[in-house]
Amino acid sequence: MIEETQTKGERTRQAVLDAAHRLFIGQGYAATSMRQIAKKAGIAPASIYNHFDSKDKMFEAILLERHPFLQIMPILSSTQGRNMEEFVRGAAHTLVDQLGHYPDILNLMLTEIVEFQGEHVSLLFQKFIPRVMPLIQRLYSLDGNMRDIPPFVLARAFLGMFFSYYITGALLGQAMPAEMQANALDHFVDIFLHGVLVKETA
Amino acid sequence: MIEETQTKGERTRQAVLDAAHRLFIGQGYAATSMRQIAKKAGIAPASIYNHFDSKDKMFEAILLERHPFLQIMPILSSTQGRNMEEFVRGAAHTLVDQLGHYPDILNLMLTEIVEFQGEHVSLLFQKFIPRVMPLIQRLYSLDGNMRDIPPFVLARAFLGMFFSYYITGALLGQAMPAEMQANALDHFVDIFLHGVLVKETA
DNA sequence: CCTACCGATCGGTAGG
DNA sequence: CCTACCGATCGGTAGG
Repeated sequence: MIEETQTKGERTRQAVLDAAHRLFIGQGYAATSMRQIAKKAGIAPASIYNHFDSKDKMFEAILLERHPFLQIMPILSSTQGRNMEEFVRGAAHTLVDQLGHYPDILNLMLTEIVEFQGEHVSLLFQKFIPRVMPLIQRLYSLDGNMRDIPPFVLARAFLGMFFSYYITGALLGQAMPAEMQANALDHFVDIFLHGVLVKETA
Repeated sequence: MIEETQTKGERTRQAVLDAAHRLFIGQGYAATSMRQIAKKAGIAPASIYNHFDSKDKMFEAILLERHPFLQIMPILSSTQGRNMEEFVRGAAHTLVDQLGHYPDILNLMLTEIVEFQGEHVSLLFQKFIPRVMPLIQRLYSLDGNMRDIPPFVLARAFLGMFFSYYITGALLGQAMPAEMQANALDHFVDIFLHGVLVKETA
């Protein structure tokens, strides 16, 4: 036992959050019942309501405390790299190594888009923007003979590269053996880098 | 009335498919009830089972007959363009103009990934691969001083550019007014083109 | 944090 | 293609 500062109530809350988080990722929001969550968390279904007002509020709490951005951003922050190429290559591989090749990581985000029509987006935006801004600034100020691309667009394209890698991977990964999977990330990174940097040698 | 070749049963089937399609896109699979679908289609709930064995089979039929790829691919096929740049710019704008700026188009695909864990992916792959192959070949054989990128990776990156545009748009679109939205597609296309082509002038 | 339970709604069937 | 209905399960509450 390392940390004992959590109250019992807080530990139970986290157990519920853990259970619900995994179930939402695995099968979506509507298909997950309070009874499934309770069983996985090891308590009675009614006890969940001591910690969350409703299923909806619980989902909102999970978004705010477990959104994939909260895993992605610390990794990006700790990525070394003296110039754009080093940073992007390092970030891409560290992200994929630590988050895994399967797109489950994005599922919570995708569920919010499809099952809630993105209704929490502005809430999340407000919460995350202060943490994202320094990263955008850092990305933009890296050396590398960058073409004339606005900082926000650059950040969006960088993020988009991961999303597209994961989602096309989900679409193809189960249907293809390896010919397209192998080194796909490296190719995506190459295309992004060539797309963003001014070519040094013709 | 243009076409009268459809039987009444077929027309009802299509009405059910239309209703379910729109509901699944708008709120996902599990959150959509057979009663909602029946009401929107104008028939009794039980009557749906004259056309589909189960809710699951109905979703499968919608995937096979209404998957976003079936809208995307004809647009790509009819896009003119003598070289890579013309083709990609034309394809990007025609797609977005005809499909709209909002990512609803991808929702059926995203629902399948999240709520069905991509279990229909290989089925869809089998059905679509014969139509996709010519497009990959065409894309790859376009003029444009292309860098050394395998055809499959090129096609995947091209597709990924749209996905990332739509999904990052869904994430940002509701929270931002215009500063990042304006010309975002053009920037994405530029990055892709620079990323894929050999630079002509330093 | 539990047992017991609520009304509502679910996917699907019987039978015509 | 409908009416009528099935058992099961849903999110949530009462009361302790």
